[in-house]
Amino acid sequence: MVEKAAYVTADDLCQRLRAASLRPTRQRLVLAELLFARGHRHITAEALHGEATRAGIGVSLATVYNTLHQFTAAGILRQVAVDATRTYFDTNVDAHQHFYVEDTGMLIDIPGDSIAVSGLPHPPRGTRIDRVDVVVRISKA
Amino acid sequence: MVEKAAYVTADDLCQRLRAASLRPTRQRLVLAELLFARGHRHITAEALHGEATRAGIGVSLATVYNTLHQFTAAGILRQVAVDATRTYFDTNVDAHQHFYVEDTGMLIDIPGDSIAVSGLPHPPRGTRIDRVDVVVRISKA
DNA sequence: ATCTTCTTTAGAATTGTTCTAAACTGTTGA
DNA sequence: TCAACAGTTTAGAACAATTCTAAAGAAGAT
Repeated sequence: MVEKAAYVTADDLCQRLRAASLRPTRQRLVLAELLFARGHRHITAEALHGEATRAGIGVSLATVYNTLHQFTAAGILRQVAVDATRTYFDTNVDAHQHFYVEDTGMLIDIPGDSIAVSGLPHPPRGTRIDRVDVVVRISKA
Repeated sequence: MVEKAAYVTADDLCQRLRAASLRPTRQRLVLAELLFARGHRHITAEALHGEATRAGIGVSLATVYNTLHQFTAAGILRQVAVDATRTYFDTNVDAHQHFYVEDTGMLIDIPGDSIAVSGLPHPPRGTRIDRVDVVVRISKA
């Protein structure tokens, strides 16, 4: 496995990990590969664990959670809150928004440059805006 | 308890329940009172259960959950997803958005008429937009 | 090699929420 | 008024997702 990583090489991944002062361990590399090697994705911890396991790679669920959080802290992953029951991690950390298909629980990207939010009031005194999240909830017509 | 319900009388609440074909039971009236008698609020199931209990009124946690969901289905309450760890219920069901204070977990309303989202792409074929949620994440400056 | 520090992991623990089945209450109609 | 049914409540078990624990296992520096 791990060949055909079109845009992201194993070296790239190592670099990214080191940049975040995370040792490039077997587990982290495997997970990074699954996450970043082939375009952007929205995935849950359980699902990623499933993929790794199915790929015949032993990674514990705890490690998947650890890794996802470390990647998030490092800014190479982002958490998306749309539904109380599951937490999605998004490999696209650029400004963009989402459609959320309520029937299936699927997320679809909305490019950041197509959407604009205007008329935001000032945030309360002593706070600053970290991010503006837009979730467009859709369902079968 | 239950006096001083400035804007919402017990009768009002009964009406609202009946309108949703929910029997006006003691428990539902108590919870409705806590939720609606004094302006809008954002609250979690656990917190509401705590309030009821502290007020000396016996309501089980299961009933609180049941009631919150029934009220949501009836359209007199709305669920807000901002954080994977807790589910907030909002007594304001009109179009509006939220600031989410990440440090404290508190929600602050943004009036619906101040904010506007433009540039939304068409939703995928066969789906329709249910709602557009905007969450402005803020934290201590 | 050795040591130190960082990682991983199995499994237990926690948290928030839902389910279950039995007891209870509101409503309706005789 | 009261029986009878359908709708409600509840304690506690069950669940799902996530976090914690502490012990064993790798990485990196010397």
